[in-house]
Amino acid sequence: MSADQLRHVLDLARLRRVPTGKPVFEEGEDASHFFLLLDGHLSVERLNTEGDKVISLHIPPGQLFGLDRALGRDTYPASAYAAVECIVLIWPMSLWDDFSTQYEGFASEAYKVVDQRVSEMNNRIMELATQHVEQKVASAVLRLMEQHGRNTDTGVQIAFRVTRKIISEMTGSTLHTVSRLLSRWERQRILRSAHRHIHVLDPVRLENLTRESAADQR
Amino acid sequence: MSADQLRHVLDLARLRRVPTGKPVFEEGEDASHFFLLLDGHLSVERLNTEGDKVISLHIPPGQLFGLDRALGRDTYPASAYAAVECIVLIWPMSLWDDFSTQYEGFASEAYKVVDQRVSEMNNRIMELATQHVEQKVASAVLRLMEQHGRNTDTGVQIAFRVTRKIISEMTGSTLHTVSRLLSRWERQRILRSAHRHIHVLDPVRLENLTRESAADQR
DNA sequence: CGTGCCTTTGAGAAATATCAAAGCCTGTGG
DNA sequence: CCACAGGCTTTGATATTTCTCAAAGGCACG
Repeated sequence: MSADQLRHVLDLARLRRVPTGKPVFEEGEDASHFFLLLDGHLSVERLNTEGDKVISLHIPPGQLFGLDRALGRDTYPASAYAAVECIVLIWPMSLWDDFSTQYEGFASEAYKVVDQRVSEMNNRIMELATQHVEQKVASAVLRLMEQHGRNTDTGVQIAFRVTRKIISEMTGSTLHTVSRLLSRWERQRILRSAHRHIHVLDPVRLENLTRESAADQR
Repeated sequence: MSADQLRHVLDLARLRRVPTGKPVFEEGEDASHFFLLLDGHLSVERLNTEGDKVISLHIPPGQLFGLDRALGRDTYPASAYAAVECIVLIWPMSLWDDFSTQYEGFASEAYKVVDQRVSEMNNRIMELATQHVEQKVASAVLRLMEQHGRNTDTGVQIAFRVTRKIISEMTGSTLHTVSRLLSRWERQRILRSAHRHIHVLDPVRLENLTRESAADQR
């Protein structure tokens, strides 16, 4: 896209600040806009019929989201909450067709984002179906680290607050089990966790926990 | 689409018979074609790094599939096997763009299929994350019934052979547990299962099992 | 008409949830 | 600036679910 084209697209966007914990949109709402996350991190969540919250995925800055109309949906299938204070660009859905036809590559870029999300969902299904809780928790922490990590001199820190409860909602387990696992990993110097922040010290060992079925406990 | 257009599209397709158990395409292969399932039922499967098979979904007749290039993928992300003898229409991917531009609504129909699949994956993630094994198995049988059922005078029969192992691969459990559950449900006249076929007698009670956490056993 | 899956069922083991209680942060409001 | 309330965390004890191991019988297909 040329600089001119880009300016044109940006001129049509509205900018919005979303405070931590507030929704950008909620499940079931009319899918009237699509978005770009300029800064911050989003948590995408759904409620099942029992009312249990399940975290579908997290979105890192720089990504388009709320593209559901591109798949022919009228409403958002999940809610998006700000995991930290966020800055989002907002376009009305009516501009979607204009952008798609005017800018070569716009639609295909958007569909690539969709593909990424679909792939990630597929991976989660595999994990949820085949892994034990310990492995799922390790996978979840690793995914947060990869997608939302900031490098520090001692390891990688996840860029937003992550409670035991959040991890249990990502893995379909309980905060108690997660707490026990994290405590153990902290004792083993695989990670550090304080002030609701998680700091991965040894990604390789965490990666191993993703595979091993049962081994050196303690 | 007009009759003429339809004829044109069909003229460009190749017809193929796929015997039970054989693949239409396999995970990782070049996504060179897209397909329409004219008759039969497909099982879409993936292998995780450990080599465990996981059944992602089943495809009923009448649906487009192998649309991964529409999301910008070069390879198929999963394998599709014939659950019974299948008849498929095959088009080379190169025709995708022609069809999309020539036939208003072709692309949007295809994306609706993608959306359906994404929704189904989302539901499975919710189920896998929050439900107990009994509930997951009930959900799996119910989904097979809804998507692949044939009405009979006593209930609904699933249109292809379903072993305990297959259900365990759909739910991430073991064939032993599935066997115990199906035996119980058979005793309770919720379903019948013989010759590797499952016949649901009482969908309502099965639906209830989807929600209840623990109750009248035996 | 046998061989190889598929199924059933029991017994015991293991993983994880549930229940319970106490201490700790953190952010709030006085 | 301090005290407090509510959510977060840790940890133990116990309960429950589900898996694993084992063995036997059945059925289907070649």
